[in-house]
Amino acid sequence: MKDLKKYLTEGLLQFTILLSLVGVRVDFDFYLPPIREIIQGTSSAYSQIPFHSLRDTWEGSSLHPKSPDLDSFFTAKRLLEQVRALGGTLVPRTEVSAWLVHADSGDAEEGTFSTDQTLLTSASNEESSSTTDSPANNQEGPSQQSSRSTLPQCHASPPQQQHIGPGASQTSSDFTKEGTNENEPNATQPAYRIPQGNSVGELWQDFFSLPDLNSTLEDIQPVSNVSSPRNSSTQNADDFGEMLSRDVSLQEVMFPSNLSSRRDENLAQRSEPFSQSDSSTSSEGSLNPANLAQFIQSTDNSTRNLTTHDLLSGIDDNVFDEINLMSLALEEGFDPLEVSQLFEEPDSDSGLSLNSSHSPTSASISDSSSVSFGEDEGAAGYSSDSESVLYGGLEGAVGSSWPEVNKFCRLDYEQNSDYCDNVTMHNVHHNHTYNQLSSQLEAVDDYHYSLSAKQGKLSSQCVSGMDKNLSRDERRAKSLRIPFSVDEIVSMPVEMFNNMLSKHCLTESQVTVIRDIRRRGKNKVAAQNCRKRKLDVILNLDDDVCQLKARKEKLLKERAQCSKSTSHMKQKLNDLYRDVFSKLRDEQGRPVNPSLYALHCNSDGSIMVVPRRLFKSEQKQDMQKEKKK
DNA sequence: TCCATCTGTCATGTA
DNA sequence: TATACATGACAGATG
Repeated sequence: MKDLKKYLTEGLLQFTILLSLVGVRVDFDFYLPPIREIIQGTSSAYSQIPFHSLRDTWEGSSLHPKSPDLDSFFTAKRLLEQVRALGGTLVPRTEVSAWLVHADSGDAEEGTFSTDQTLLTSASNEESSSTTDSPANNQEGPSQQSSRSTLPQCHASPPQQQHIGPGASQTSSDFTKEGTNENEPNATQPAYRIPQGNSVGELWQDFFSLPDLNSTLEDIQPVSNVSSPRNSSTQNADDFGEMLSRDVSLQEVMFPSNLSSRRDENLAQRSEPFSQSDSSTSSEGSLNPANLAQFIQSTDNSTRNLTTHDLLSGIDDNVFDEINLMSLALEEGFDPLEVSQLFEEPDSDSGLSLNSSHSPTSASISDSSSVSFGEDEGAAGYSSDSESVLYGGLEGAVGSSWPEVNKFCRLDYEQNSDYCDNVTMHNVHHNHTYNQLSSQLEAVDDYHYSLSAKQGKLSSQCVSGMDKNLSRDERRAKSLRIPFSVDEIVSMPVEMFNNMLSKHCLTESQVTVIRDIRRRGKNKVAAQNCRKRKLDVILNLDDDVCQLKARKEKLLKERAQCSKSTSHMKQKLNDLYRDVFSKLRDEQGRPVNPSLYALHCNSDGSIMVVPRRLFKSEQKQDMQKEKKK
């Protein structure tokens, strides 16, 4: 059974892509029921809707999604190839888009847009949840084989129109009736094959009462946010229901601004064929082979009612762009904002070009700034659309805006959270609240608003002084519309700086100016630091001089004190010497002449009176000995 | 007007 | 080799 669903989902997906590539529209609503059940797991095993009981009362319920009758379904599916042969087969593209929306929702949790994976995952979920399912599980063997044998034919065999049988409008009748139900907003809903015995409102109520539906809605929400600004989780059910019931196209999802108008167009486009089919169909609309063939026939007939112009009008060039974008999303991840920006500014080559045109939104806000401040585009001239994304549509103060820059800046900031804060602050500063509408200011996040207030001083300076207060580099940056502030350019790490230069399609002059700004800014800071260090050195040397002078004064005082003490000691020694000789007497009792004799202190402390003559000779010998040494 | 100082910038060297 | 940094020298601005 798993393989069967795998073939089913893969086949349908590939077939959808193929048909889209050739510009053929396919009404997948006719094939959505099993797919949706696979995606959302609303099989009888998953859903709490009394599916089994309804099978007996609902026409067409004979074909359970797990029924071996699916073999016939695949046989009929092969007939889908004929749609391609019909060429003009067209059903509202919104149906296909709605299916893609569901696929996205199922995969939103994984953050990828691999529709194949989504379908397969959902199929596996259903597989796991269908262990207690109907007896169809016991019969999956034959149908599985048949599906395997049938699907390759779907891809390989050419369309055979003769397989299309009459009475194809039966299921379309169901479709139309359900689509026109007042409890059901539009025609996407009928793909669920709501039994006639129950009102649509009750069924939807039961559907939303499913406990597992909550998780599904959680997964869907990111997608719904794209198409609707509402974010409240309490509205998940409403959003989901609206998503299912609303006529949502892929392009509408990508371009919410066009949603209402495009939806109206699609509704008007679809109402015509369905109303026609309604008059000629019965209430029986099950997925048995005959009815499926009738489906195709009905689809073919209904779409043939449209003129070629009508058909091709919906399959404009954007279809291929959408397909490319879808494939891009499947491969590299998907950012609706980026895609929308790519579409909003198809003529913006770099986003930084002097002659680059801007989106109407940006232009309008730029106009507002120009009205307020004349020619000045903003204080610093570095504002980019990064603010418009980060702050919910608030445009920068600068008159020019660069969505491309915005796109890349946002990625950069996401990659580097630390620097992001810094840059964000700069961006808030250069966002210049004076250039924002009051209503926009009210919508600003408190955090960013506080940061903006912190930059108020600089902003006010920019407001008052405008270009006169700008430095040369700032003026250069502004003149070349460089979407970065001088501070950002200078303080940005070299790695991020190089990434910035590489990610943006900057002109050579812009790169040159940016590098000059960075070099001069670095050197300016270096010069400031150098002078500061030099001044510190000078101040330190002054301190050293003062300290050395003080020490010199102190040493002079100490030397004077020592000299004074030495003189005092000499004086006392002379007095003592004279006193000693005055009391000395020779052998005859006569006073000793101090000029002929001298006092000599021995090493043992004894004192001897030695004739000066001998004393001098001993002193000479000692002097000679010391000299010899 | 001259002069001292500040500041930015360039050129060059170093790590 | 590229980059950051340090520093001398120069020029313009300023008080």
